[in-house]
Amino acid sequence: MTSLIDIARELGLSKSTVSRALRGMPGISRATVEAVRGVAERDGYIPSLAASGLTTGRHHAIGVVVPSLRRWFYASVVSGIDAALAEANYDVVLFDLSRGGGEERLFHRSLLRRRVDGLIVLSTDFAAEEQRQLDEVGLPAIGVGGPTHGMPRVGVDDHAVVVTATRHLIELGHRRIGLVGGVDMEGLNSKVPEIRSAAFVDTLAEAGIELRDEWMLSGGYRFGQAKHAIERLLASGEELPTALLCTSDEMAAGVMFALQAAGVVVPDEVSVIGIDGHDYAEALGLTTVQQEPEQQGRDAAGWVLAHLVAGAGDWPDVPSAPFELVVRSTTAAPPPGD
Amino acid sequence: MTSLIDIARELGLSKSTVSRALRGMPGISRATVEAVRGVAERDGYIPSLAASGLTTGRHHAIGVVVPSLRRWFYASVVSGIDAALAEANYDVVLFDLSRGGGEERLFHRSLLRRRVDGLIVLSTDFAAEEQRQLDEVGLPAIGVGGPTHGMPRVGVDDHAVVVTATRHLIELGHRRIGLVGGVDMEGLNSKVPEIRSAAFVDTLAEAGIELRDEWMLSGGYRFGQAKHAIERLLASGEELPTALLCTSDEMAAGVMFALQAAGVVVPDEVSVIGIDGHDYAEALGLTTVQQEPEQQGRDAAGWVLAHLVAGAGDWPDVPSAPFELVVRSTTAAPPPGD
DNA sequence: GTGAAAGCGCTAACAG
DNA sequence: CTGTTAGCGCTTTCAC
Repeated sequence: MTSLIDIARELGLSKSTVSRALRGMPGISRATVEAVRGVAERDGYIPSLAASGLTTGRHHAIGVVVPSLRRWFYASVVSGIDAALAEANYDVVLFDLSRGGGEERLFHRSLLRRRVDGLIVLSTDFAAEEQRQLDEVGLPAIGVGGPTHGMPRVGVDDHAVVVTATRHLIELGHRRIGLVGGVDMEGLNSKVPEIRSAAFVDTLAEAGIELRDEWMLSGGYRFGQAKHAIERLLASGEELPTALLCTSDEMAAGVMFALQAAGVVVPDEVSVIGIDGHDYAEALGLTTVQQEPEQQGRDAAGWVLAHLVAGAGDWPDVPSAPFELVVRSTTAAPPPGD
Repeated sequence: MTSLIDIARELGLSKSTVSRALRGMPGISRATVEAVRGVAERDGYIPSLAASGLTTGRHHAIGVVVPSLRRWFYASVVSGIDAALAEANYDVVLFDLSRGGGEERLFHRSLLRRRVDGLIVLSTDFAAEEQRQLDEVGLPAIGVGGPTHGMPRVGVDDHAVVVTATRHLIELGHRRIGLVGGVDMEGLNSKVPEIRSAAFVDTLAEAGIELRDEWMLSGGYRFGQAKHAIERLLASGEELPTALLCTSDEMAAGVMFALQAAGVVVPDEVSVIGIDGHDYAEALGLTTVQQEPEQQGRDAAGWVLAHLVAGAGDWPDVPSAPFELVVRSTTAAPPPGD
């Protein structure tokens, strides 16, 4: 394991010179720089992050807290984070909350042990005590996705997203609109499901459209649960709505599957709109309100990095997260007479 | 930022005593242990991983290399890894290869910088040069999923898995069997797709069943591509097979969607079987050969951890990864006359 | 341009 | 049971 001192000795230099040469600092002659680099290369020198971290306090890693990696949205965000950090030679240290133990555990792990220089938190609200500890260590922290109490956040305005989706249906002429929403059990403390549901209710009310209890379906943010919810509705013999707003594309896929199986034609008999911009949406020709989780991850990573170079005082601007209605072939005007 | 020495001073002890007390080492009086713990707690003492890593050479982190987090399989494995490591107070440092740059980048990041004590590699074969570097640093490394050249591996026998699936169809009486396979563009250097396709071909040959070119479909391991493949087959006017083996459940879902949309009844007209045991399989009533990626992740993590405590010499046994045919409602005997 | 020295915070012999 | 002494490998003043 070659270290600085090995190189220094071999070249008859001092550690400091070698260190400077390797890091491209000014004030070292061209010749020595090349010599040092040469030997370092030849001997396969690899600097120790632990050692430099110990002296500089910078560990070149960012902690990423995620409710569940198995969710498309979170996986995409993490992917974006990793991509952005890789460019800056930073690593991501992952904390998956989806297993038992949850947050409690989190703080016994290295989150607070000066392993990471910053924190990105996906859709997770910490308890007050945890917040306090976090503040104490003074790590720059930012949230992505659902609102995170007490920190800046990159994420779409979920209310606006749902309003956009709902209005699209209303503008097409629908007045009998159902919701496939519910609570994401793996989403943990995220308030996104509530926000989305509430936005739907508000928008209908605003438009003077009646809300029907039997059309408020719970899909649990899962393909299978959404599918079942529709199957139950179908089996109940209740009247169908002419449009269904699904608060995630994955649920929309389940809904379409169930509808199709029952011979209900989309969009002729019922329109379906999703939210998120999942890969499936395109494959299914699903109308959706699309957001860019990967970009949000990149942006959050960029923010933390910027904060790190700017120093603790300067808070860079939090990037905004755009969304967009993408109209495809699952939404249309309601059947005549409705 | 309280450190060992602060506690030591406050209590009139030495750093070593405090260190031992905190780590519960033998040979420290009950009284001091309690005193030390008390102060540590009160002052919010947090040990520095960098410092202890520097002295012990143990960094309490495992690197995880993943082709793409956005794949259900990989995300599940990582989730399992994280869960197992969390219990041992280890962190996972993530390397997502899905973005440009790929492996090259990997080695410039901290993989080789003594940040991690071990490595778990998901379905990724490194180039020879990278292998060499890896060997050089001497990190215990294990693969999960697809075969990884030069390291032990946790993963199902993909050949056997496909044989099982194919035989299931044959035993039901099918002789006109198609494959939805193809290559996973995000799977990188993994050979799993080839192995699965080859196993299918072999098994049919063995059973003396004719292979039909027009039934060898490419689904790219994606829902959408598999769906399109079926749509094309349907549009081509070719005869349909009586059974389709899909080399992933996600593709099977796409296949079922397309079949259903065209009014082809599963399993009455055509049987569909998947592979993997994705959540969707259950929701769709899909017959599949199920494996447990999360458990595989846990097992791989356990192996690395065991290796770490056992010391470099001892190679713990590599756990085997079971799989199981789960028969649900998408497979049945072929229609009479076939 | 380059070197010497101090120190980051901890652990690990070795003494007592 | 506890203290002393060395480092681990690097960065960073401060000198020269």
